[in-house]
Amino acid sequence: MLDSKYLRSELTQTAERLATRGFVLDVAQISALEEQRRELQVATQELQNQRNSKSKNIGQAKARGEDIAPLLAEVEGLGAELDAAKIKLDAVLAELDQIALSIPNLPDLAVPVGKDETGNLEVRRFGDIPSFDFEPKDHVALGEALAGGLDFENAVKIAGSRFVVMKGQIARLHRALAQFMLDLHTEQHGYTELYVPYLVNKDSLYGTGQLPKFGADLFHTQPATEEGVGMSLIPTAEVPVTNLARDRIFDLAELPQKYTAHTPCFRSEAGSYGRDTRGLIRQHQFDKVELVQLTHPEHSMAALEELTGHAEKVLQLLGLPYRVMLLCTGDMGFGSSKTYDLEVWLPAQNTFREISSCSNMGDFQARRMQARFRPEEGKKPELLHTLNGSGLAVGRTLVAILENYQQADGSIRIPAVLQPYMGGKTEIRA
RNA sequence: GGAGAGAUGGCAGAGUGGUUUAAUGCACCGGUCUUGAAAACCGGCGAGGGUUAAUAGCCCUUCAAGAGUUCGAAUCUCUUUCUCUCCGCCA
Repeated sequence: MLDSKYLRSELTQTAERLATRGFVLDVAQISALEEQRRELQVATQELQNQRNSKSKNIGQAKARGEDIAPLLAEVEGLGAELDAAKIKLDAVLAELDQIALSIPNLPDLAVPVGKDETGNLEVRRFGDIPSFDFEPKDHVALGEALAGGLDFENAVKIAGSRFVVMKGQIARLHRALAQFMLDLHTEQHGYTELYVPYLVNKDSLYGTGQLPKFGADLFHTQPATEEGVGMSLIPTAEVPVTNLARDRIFDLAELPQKYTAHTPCFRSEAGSYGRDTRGLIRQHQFDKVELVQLTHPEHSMAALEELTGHAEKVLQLLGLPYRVMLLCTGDMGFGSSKTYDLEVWLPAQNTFREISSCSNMGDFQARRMQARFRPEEGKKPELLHTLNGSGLAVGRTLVAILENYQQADGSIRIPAVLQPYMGGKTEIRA
């Protein structure tokens, strides 16, 4: 959510910046509503003021034992007038609120302007793309061959498409990856590990920006009506972890807060039918190790570089080739002001695929959540900045390991850093 | 799931329809005093919003949340959420 005062005073400029990400801001509608809002709010508050002072007079007159009948006559009709004013004001406020919640974040001025993913900028690359003296298989073929380690057929029977059953050494490798990532971030990068709810309430989803616009991307325990009191399965640990800061005021010394959590993520993948239907790339349920930082506003951009580096470190230690993309205005997520995507090399597809997305949300989520810090004892609290990134998506990392570390006979070498988590084994074979 | 109790400012804790503009204490901030500190004393001290050039004034909202009664609600009524105690069930 953008600052309403800023939105009001810099309406044209805001519309221009939002246009770079393909969002059309209805300037005329907002100005008209703002004008109504101002008039109605002033009028309503004036009526409230009258009611308060007159009621107080009645109380004092009564205490003195005076006749209050004339005073009561004075306030007659005031209540009805006030109710009417309130109803009008509430309607306008609700409309403005709905608009405000639907406006995406302003892109940072350093973000390249572009229409879609073709406008993204490659920032750097790491690692050499492996060459094979045989035709590399994709992870589905490799996983199914390894004693049915990746079992999509049974997943369909149990749940449906876009689910998987993992078995044996593949299941263990999947677990090893998550453990390795958590240990790295907690022991080397200074994050505190969290275990969080996988079902969250509506307030949390509004806080991080999934609602009101993206309810269709989530699984809900009740129909996704706005008034529904049901819970929703988390699409990312960003939701429960970032919402720890909701309605909180941190001391300056408490910042930055750095959290990591390994959770399953659930996405309905609405609108993606037909895309990535094969394999683990796009699932309804997948595991992710998430990184979240709550920072002072002045430090959030530096924190984004740092957090992205923490995610990169995972790929580096696993020896997986990747590139870092700076997303353009048109390809960024709803709440982000600046985003880096990490894309890992997948030999079977002969291309880079997204494996992590690291974003500085600025004060966008903090304003929705009222997540604040006190810059100085006795001073007013200010909004903090929130950041999050995948460190990494576990399923896609598994895909990358299988494909990049495959050998001619279909066996998989295990990267050295994972071997302690795999009982000392150096490779997986059927 | 059943029975009961409860939810007030950073914390503790008064307040059961109108001098409550939420008492008091602790914590915190400023000042006086002091070589300095402590103590004592004096003053200040929640959050959100509107108006405004204003971080000045003035005003509105806020005592878990929502709805209601009333000229007036922390206080009365209803609903919801959460917490605690006991019982049941359970990993």
